[in-house]
Amino acid sequence: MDKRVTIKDIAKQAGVSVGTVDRVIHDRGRVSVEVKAKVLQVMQALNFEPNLIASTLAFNRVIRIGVLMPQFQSDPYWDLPLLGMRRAQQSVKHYGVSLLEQMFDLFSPQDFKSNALTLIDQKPDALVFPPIFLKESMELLDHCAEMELPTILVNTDVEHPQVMSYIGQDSYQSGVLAGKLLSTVMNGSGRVLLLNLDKETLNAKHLMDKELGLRHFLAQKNQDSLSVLRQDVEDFDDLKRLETLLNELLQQYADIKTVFVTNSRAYKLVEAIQNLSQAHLPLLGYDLLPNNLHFLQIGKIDFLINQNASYQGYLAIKNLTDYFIFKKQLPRVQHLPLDIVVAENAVYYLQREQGN
Amino acid sequence: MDKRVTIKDIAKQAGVSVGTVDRVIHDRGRVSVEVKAKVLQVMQALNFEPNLIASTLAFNRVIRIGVLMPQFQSDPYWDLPLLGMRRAQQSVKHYGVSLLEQMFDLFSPQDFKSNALTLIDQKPDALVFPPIFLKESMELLDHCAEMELPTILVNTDVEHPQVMSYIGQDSYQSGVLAGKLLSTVMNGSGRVLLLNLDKETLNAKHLMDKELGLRHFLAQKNQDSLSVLRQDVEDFDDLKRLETLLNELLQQYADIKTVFVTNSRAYKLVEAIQNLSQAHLPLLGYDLLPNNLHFLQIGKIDFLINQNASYQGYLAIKNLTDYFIFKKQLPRVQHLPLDIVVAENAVYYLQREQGN
DNA sequence: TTAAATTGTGTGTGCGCACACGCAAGAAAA
DNA sequence: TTTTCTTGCGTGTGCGCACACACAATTTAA
Repeated sequence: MDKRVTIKDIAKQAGVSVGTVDRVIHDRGRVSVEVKAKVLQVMQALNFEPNLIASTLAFNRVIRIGVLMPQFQSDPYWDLPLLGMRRAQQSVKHYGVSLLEQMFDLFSPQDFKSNALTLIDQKPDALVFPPIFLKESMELLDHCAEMELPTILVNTDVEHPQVMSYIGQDSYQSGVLAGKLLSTVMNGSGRVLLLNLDKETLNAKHLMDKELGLRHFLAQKNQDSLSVLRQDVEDFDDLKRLETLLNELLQQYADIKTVFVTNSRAYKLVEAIQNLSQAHLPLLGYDLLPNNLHFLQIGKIDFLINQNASYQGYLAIKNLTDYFIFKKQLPRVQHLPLDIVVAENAVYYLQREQGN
Repeated sequence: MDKRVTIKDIAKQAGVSVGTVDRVIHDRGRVSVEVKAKVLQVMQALNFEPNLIASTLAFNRVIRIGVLMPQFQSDPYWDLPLLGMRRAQQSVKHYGVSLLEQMFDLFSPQDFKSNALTLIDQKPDALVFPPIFLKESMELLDHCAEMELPTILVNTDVEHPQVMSYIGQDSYQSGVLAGKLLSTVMNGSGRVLLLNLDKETLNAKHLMDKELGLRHFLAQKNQDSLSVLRQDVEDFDDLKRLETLLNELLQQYADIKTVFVTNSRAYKLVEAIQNLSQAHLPLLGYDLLPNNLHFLQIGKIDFLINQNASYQGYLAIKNLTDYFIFKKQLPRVQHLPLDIVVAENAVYYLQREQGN
């Protein structure tokens, strides 16, 4: 009954040829104003919706998305977004979407920079990357602006006119949420030990934002009796030192009641204090890494906030497909849910991370 | 570089015509065994993947999905899956997917039955419905089996050979999760008041499962000091009665510390006890209805478990598209995440419910 | 032995759209 | 005035595949 309207129908109804209709649709000019108006009016009247299937088939264009990510399998967290992107690519490859993957050393701004250039040289149609190094990322974005390269950021947002869309969590709010969860197990008073297990913590805006969120929540909840102690640890791979450090802190500050690890490395802390004969210290961390999940299941970690790392990557590719194929406008910011993961609901999120 | 392989390439490489290749792909017969083997071998060698875009365009088939749902805008919860389905239909309509919507009275098995027949008579290609009425649903599934109508269930699962896929939550585990969340605010002892605000509670397997999950969790956590009091309320729209009932229960059982409303109607309880001068009673409910969200924000509800109602509908349609268009096999059970929603992370889930 | 059915293969058309090209008529340049 | 551009339109081809049809070479039935 409701047979779909085609450009042929439009053409017949408007008394012109399909070529003319086509020119109107794509605004290619070479159409008199009267005819153009007529065609547009008919399109309105018949409620024309182009057949995107036919359109992409005829368009027959390949879209190459440049992907600049930390070296695969060098850090368990950073594998997730890349895997998400690959999954997304699989599901939209028949639209002609392909990925140009370029990897850099997670701890080397120089390497980031040089790989960025290599990627740009291949002239992709769009770019996706996490702005891990602020200065180098801004330079890259400037470069993209010159080349009019649409860019999507994942994991961390940065203010730059060239950024078409940011996909990731709201770091500040995730700190707030951490405060909420930790305060439920603190019974009104005590100290939160906030651990930044990262290098260049000072440059990492999202870590700062989490701290801010935490502090604001606790302050608003209970001005005096809830406090935060922050400790940055760059050398997080040295478990011995981590253990010693924690021991010292716990002795020095007897009122430490909970620990907040601000990134995906909560499992490192658990590993470090395995044989610490301390009563259980409630622990909140991030992300569904295998190690984190293991410690969640056996009760060594109490909460994980899921940053949906793999879904971030998935969405980035999906969104670019929407943008190029379906001409959809993308929102400047897409905040993903802050999933509260406990032992009792972890399995479903894990499935989603892997399946989508 | 990696130009896609087409049936033309296969044909040339195998020394046959495209028609023959086509016959091999679709197993339409009329091909000698030798030629068939040759073609298959070439397809393997060239790693042929059919262009689904071209395929669906040429196939030019419409897929009509029958949707049997409770009357739109009669219950805030049941609008969600339908809205999800409509959103999904929008995003796959260019594959020729359309919905045949048929609505029934949420509280009338007869109406369910008659509308089911009306829908079946229109000969849809597939069917989606929530088996709210067990007996009538089984009959409907028998009917579907005769007509070889693939069927997807949402919201509640039912054992029947004709069910291709169930999309929804794991009710038992959601009860377990409720137990976990409530026990964190109970300090080791006390009673959970479990409220079934529904008609025909006895028939509703998912409500039973939630209770079971809750009881098992509490028993395993603390044999003696945590208990459950269950109360079924069919007349949940009478706020006065609800208030009286709750008053009585609280007087009778002084150790009631938390309340667990097993479906989306937690807001009714809050409305009923608005002016009850009782200290705050921690409350856990389900689903992101506007009223629930409001009470969550102002602290009258402590936790909501999101059953992803709208996403259930969305997935149902998406999955059927995958099944018909992309020939994907569907898993028998797709459990959606049990999202823990608190005031601090509600906004993201709400966005997703509306966006998707 | 001849007619009819079956098997194996190739050719052609269309799905709806994008885009290149052709061609007329008028406008601008020579 | 003749020559070149420009504007305004129509026609044709192809994207990759699905499917109907044509037709020869068999095989089976009459």
